[in-house]
Amino acid sequence: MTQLVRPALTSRPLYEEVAEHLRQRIFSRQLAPGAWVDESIITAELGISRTPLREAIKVLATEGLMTMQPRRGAYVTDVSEQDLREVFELLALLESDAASVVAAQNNAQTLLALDALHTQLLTAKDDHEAFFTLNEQFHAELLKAAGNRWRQQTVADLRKVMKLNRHHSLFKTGRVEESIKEHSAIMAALRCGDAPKTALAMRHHMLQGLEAASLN
Amino acid sequence: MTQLVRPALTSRPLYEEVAEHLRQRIFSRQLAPGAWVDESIITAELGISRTPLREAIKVLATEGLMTMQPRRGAYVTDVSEQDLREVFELLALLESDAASVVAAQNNAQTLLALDALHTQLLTAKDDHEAFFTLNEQFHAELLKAAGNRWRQQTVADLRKVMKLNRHHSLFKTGRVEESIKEHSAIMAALRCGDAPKTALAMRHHMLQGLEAASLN
DNA sequence: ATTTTGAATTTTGCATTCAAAATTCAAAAT
DNA sequence: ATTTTGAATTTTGAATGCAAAATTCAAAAT
Repeated sequence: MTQLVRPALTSRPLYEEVAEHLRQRIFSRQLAPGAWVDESIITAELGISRTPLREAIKVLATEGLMTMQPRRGAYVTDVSEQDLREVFELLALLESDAASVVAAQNNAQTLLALDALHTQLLTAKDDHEAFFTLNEQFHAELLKAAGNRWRQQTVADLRKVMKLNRHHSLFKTGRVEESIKEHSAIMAALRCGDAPKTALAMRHHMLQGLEAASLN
Repeated sequence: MTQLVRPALTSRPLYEEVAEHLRQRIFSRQLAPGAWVDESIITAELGISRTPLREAIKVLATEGLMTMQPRRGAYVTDVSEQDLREVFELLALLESDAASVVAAQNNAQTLLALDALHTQLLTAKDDHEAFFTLNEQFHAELLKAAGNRWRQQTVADLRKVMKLNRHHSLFKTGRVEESIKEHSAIMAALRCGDAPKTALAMRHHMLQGLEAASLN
């Protein structure tokens, strides 16, 4: 059905494309948490053999998106309430630290880029899809500016796990407005170059996200 | 040569055993950073086919221990000075936070377990091998007590990367004594149940480790 | 002497094949 | 009617096969 179209100049390995495809299917809930990953169906749909699919599954399992059961195949990870709390708590720690680093840098370029995204965020508040993407971009930009590639990777992985949760924060009514206010507070603290204040604002933002996600 | 011996009741998947075997070879420097991973040699030595080896390589690459170059195979990750700084900085953040959580818990059982390891550490100071293992156990125990499985996994992965560095802290002369003093400070702060003090002691310990590892 | 070329070899990426384990399902026993 | 058994089917884990890309290396050209 979906049938991967590969460019003639084979850009990147097939297993990576399959991994990306599976991530999409997981986040779009076409592959729901707890679902068994049927290798024969997926290979048939994509028109590939099991080898690259199995390699992709190993990658996703190491990322935490899938869980493997020996001799019983792979399942989309079902994130428990406990897991969700732990992931948010960790993200709060990592991202608030990143935010404080960026505040301390007080780099005009960085602030400009973040401000641009923040402004777009304000205008996109009625388009949930766009808001969601811009929000991700804002956090990614800030992480990038903080400049520790291992933190970037870790946060990226944890955010993927966070996205597995069905009660995703930003789907809640009223949450978008709250989220915007929190982002504004982060921007304000950043502009002051006040590292502790920025860290606190980011921590507050993340923990509010958890609350919105868990108290359904 | 090494030829994996598999129990009749095949406990766990072959690719996992191969991944573990490769980690050992990496940490023992039999596979040095930057080294190309020769699939035919390894499969011959282990008496297996390329399929499980390639799956194991994907796992290690996702963990950061190997780096894949399309159409050119896998290489043992060569950790730069910059990477090492970043990994230590991140570990300092994660482990000091974990330490403060444990201090706040003020759990008698946990303190007892940590104290036991600490005492062993004091007696093992001349046996580098034993000291190294006990040190790992101490940090692992503390992380476990802090109780966030995502943090545990993240720290475990980062510590693997840290171990890739050839100038490993604990190999330095005098570092063992310093390390013991720092551990004592951590234990003292833990016993007081003083979370900020414990966090600071742990942060200091980790950053000293970085210094020992990077300056020559 | 150094650089260039291209055929032989090696290595990678992916498909296919195969044995063993797990699951299903219908018939037999309680 | 429910449980047990076991043969047929499906699924997993791993080996093997094969085409395309990369590398090597020696001969030819500068």
